[in-house]
Amino acid sequence: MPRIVKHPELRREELLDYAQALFLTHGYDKASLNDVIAAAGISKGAFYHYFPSKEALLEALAERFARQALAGVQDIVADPALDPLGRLNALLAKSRQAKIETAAEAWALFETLFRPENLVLFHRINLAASASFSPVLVEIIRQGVEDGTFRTFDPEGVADIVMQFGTATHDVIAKAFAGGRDADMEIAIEALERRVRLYEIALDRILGLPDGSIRIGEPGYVRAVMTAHRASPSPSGAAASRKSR
Amino acid sequence: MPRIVKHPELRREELLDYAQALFLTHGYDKASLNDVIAAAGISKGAFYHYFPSKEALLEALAERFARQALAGVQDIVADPALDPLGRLNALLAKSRQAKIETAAEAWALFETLFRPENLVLFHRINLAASASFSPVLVEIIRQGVEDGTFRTFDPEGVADIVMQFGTATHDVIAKAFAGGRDADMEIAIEALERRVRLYEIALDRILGLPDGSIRIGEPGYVRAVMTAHRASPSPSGAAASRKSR
DNA sequence: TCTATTATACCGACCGGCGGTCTATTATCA
DNA sequence: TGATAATAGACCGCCGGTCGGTATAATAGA
Repeated sequence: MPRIVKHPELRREELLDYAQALFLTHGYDKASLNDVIAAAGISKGAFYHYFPSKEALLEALAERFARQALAGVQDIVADPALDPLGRLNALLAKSRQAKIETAAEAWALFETLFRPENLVLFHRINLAASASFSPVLVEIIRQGVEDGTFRTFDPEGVADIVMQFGTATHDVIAKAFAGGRDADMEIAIEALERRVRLYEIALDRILGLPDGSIRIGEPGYVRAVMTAHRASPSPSGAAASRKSR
Repeated sequence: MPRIVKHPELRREELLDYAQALFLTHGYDKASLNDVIAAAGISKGAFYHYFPSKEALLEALAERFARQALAGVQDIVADPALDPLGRLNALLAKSRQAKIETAAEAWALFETLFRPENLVLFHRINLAASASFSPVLVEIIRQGVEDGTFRTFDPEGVADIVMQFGTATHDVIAKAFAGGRDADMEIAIEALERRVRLYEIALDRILGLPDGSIRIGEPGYVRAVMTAHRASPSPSGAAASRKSR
């Protein structure tokens, strides 16, 4: 095989890209290292030059995800014009907006991310994301408590709950699609909208705010996300399905 | 090797027992099937006579866990003397009590159950347990809503939150010990007690109850659980640590 | 009650493929 | 030109899983 030398950073990113694609389509366990290096067109030796193990590759991937996600909300975090409630709502809105905008693309991601074989991958990403976001949320809540907007004795705990709600929402969405034949779609949408409203009120009350202060989903948000999926061109199901193990 | 025939049900339970021990000590991934069958003293063929795959073994184990857990609260569920709030609190109390009683033993379990290599195992157990408990919780909450004790428009959602809080508490406990040197213990205990109080109030408010209605941890509960661990005889750390892979 | 037969529990050699190691070779650049 | 980073790929031990076969238990026929 001809030897191809690339800039190390490029090669590393490339490896992460191929790994991401394969992990998402086949799952972390089922996608073998050989698959990854075959896709990337490199040798075993080259791979182990960049990562000490398959596990480390997963870790790096999770970190990249988290880094990108955090970068996406940096403007909100830094915006001096926002008060704590505004900042919190802006953060929630941003993640909501991000979901809608990338809906078609994101569905492929979400749908695969919640398949059981992707548990490990998802958990790592979530862990890394939590580690990034938690301090941000804690700080916002703490400021809110200081200036009297929020009332709670445990900002860290509330931050945890916010993130729990976030992943729980994903979970509900995933379940909706997992079992979801077209007919169930309406039911799923309604269940999800109810759930989002519940989380809003729950957060309002946990933070000692009047009901309606926290906005997670604007009207129609859920439907927008859920139907964006169906609207996408749909690559006519007949995707290759090798791999049995 | 001599051929030993046992009653199938006994053999199956035995297999689950050995698998449980090995999965917990080494993790689902790291504990190999060969380890399990060696511990159980049977052949590959015998194993595959009982379970179609290693995965199925995990599934069966999770189901057994969930079944046992559900059986433990059956009396509360069936008690006609309890009103919805009482039943919910009794359920929470039961799980609390169970934790204290089995504290020494449970620590070994919890501590291992939250090690990262046990993610998969834990998630399966949690999934199975949720599937069992969710309907029970939903029914209690629905009754509470009917008789006016609780006020919420989404009993399923609230049930989910209750269970989320449950696993989140475990998570916090696990983290406390994971990083916890003896000195940090006090801090961990306080953090956990604060968290438990937060969850209580959160549930009160989500359910439209006066603060203080829901009781997750009675005073000293957290400390009791956390210190029971240290009090236990502690098998002098030098446990064998084969396995490197 | 003593077989013949069948169903079930069990055995263990074997397989492809896995993650990971190692030595050798080639490109890069001070 | 020599050192070092980057790449190649044969190789290793072990993994989960398969398969043809054997011993035991259960059942039926005489």
